[in-house]
Amino acid sequence: MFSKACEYGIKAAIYITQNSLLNNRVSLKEIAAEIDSPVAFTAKILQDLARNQVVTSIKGARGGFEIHNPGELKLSQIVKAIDSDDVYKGCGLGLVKCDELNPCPIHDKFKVVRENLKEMLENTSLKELALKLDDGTTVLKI
Amino acid sequence: MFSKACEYGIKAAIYITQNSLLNNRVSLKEIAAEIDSPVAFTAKILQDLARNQVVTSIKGARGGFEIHNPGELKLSQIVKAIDSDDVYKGCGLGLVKCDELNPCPIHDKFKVVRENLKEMLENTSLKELALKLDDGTTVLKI
DNA sequence: CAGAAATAGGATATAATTGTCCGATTTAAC
DNA sequence: GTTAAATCGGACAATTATATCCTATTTCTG
Ligand code: FES
Ligand code: FES
Repeated sequence: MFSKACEYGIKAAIYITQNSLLNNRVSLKEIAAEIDSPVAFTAKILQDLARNQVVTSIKGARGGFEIHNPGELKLSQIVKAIDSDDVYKGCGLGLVKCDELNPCPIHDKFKVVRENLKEMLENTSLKELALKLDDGTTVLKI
Repeated sequence: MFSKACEYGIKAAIYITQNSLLNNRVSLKEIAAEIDSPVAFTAKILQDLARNQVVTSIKGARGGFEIHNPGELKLSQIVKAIDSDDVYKGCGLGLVKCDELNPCPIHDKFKVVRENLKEMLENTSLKELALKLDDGTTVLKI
């Protein structure tokens, strides 16, 4: 469904959010350890998310990553930044564009699923996901 | 969502079905032309689908591909054969297994979308998709 | 100011996916 | 039987995704 980069990006963002809600800035190393991802690859993804204003990066000693508006940040913004919005907007059979006027054979049925995914991604905030981590009701790794 | 291989596989299967319903065996070259896919790559995918009893291949002159039970064949069987069933069964954040007892933060919401996709794939037959092609209401390429 | 800790970013390496090529084999048609 | 048309299958090539390494830069701390 999502690329590895996107999976890491979402998990990282949730972990950063969990800590930012406590005014706790976190480092790349800590993030990678907590979400069980390759450190340098995660660095690239976080740079990408920083360029897209999803996370804020602070350089230098005691630097790290923060997220300032986790209540407003939706999963869709992360997916779009990393994977493009094709997964929740594109044609399921890879036609260049999902076009109502020239639909592919699965269009009608696929559209429902895709809209469902789109709604979910657009209505799920980082904050609510981070709160479930606090609960201990969910996990970011094994 | 699906891999290129899977997209080609689905389109090929629909096109073969459309022709098999008319007792019309189709060749690799014709299939690739009709779904706008690379010929040799499509060959590999059809071999795979033949090994998985989705399509029947006939070798030799006047050979080609057929599908014998398009009413019973569901999209899920094609997706599973080519991409594995991870896309409609696996964890959205890439945890090794989607485990109700140790769910990831998006589990509750993602599960709904994924089940929706699963139902769709399991309840959509090649035959019904091929009939929409006959209609002219849908297309397999541009 | 010097040193340490941290991100940024370019270059490179590896793996997976996508795509191509070609000879072997099968089968129909003449 | 010979030939032509077709799939099969192995090897290869190109591209993209994933992952690593190293140096530069920034900034806190002492
Ligand atoms: S055209 Fe394929 S999903 Fe809309
Ligand atoms: S554990 Fe991630 S979707 Fe179920």
